[in-house]
Amino acid sequence: AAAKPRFHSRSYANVGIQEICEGAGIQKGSFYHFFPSKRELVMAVIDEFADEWANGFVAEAFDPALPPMERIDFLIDAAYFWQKSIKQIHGRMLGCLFGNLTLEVSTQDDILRAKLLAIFTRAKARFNETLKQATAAGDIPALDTALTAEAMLAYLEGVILLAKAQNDPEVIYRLGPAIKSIRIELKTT
Amino acid sequence: AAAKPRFHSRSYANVGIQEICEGAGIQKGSFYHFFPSKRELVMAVIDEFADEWANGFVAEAFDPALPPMERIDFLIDAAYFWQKSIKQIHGRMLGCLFGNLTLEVSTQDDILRAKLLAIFTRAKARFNETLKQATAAGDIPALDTALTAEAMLAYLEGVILLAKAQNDPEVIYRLGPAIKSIRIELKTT
DNA sequence: GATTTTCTTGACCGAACGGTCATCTAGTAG
DNA sequence: CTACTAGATGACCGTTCGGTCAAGAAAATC
Repeated sequence: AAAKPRFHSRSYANVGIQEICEGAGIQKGSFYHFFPSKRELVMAVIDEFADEWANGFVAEAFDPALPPMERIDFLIDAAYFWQKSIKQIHGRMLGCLFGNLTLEVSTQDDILRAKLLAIFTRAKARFNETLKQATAAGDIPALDTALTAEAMLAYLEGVILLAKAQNDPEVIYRLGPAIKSIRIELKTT
Repeated sequence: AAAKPRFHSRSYANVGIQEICEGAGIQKGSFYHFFPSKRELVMAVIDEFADEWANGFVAEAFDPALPPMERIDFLIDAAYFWQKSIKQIHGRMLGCLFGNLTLEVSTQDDILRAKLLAIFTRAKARFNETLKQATAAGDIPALDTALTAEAMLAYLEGVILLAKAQNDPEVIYRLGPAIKSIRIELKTT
């Protein structure tokens, strides 16, 4: 719990075990009784974050009761309001923990990279499911749902990146809705 | 020159002055004769990188002789081949230095954040210029060129992020071309 | 040739890094 | 009451961090 906001608001390398232990009111020796390494800690943080997310507003956004494409609107909205509230509290836009960590560590640690990739793969699957239902219902013309899902995820991460560069969640508000314009056509063989 | 590939392939925090000096065959004292701080070094690296980029294949891609929308195809292609060649040499996809640094440092250093934001702003301007010409020529229906340009840049960064997560430049090849499907309509007031 | 400025050197600073370990405490099981 | 174990402690490991500095070497200026 002490590590989570620190990794989210700064970076993997910039947060030390010492500081986390101080934040938790714990001795370093105690920490290493439960976690074999810093890497295991950040993995646990990733898991916690992913669960929180999945059971939080992501679960709300991907509500099967909603029309498929509205779920995507809902998700963008949720991302926007979330980042906005973080900024109000923290003074800064922190962006996406998974995206942050991916760009920082994925050239240096394949195990962490695999962990983060798994998160993205799950997210992609949710987009894909939604797109499949949208095409099945005839809400949108047929397209390559798997690729479009991945493209939408990429766009979301990119929008959050640009918003972080400007320290301004309004970027998400402005650019986010265009996620629905992204289309990758079915490959005609 | 010694710092550039290191910051690109790892991260700001993970590369030390010591190591850079060793790579350059230089004493640390000499380094600090020319650079007042690590931050100034990375700023210089950012500038160098940006110049290289702007005068390299970005200049080629945004060739005014090409039809506007083809320039965007060209840029995606260039990004793909560049990352692919980096992977062949280095064994890893390194992604975009600016994106990497943005997510790592922009919550911790507003000066660096401003520097990186300026790079993105320039890139956005090139997209915008291209879109303006495309709409003027009637190649694509009218749209909000400024916002769409920003969205396209976001998408490009997002695609590179996902490609890095998979350590696979083919992601850029698969998802990249969809950049042209992104549209943000003009606000009807 | 002398002086001044630019650059280089290598030792050094305190602080922080990730991680270890012997020792002690507290709880639990028999 | 004893034995075992899970947990907590705080000192400690070697290494690296960004950055400093007095002294010397090399270039450029006069």
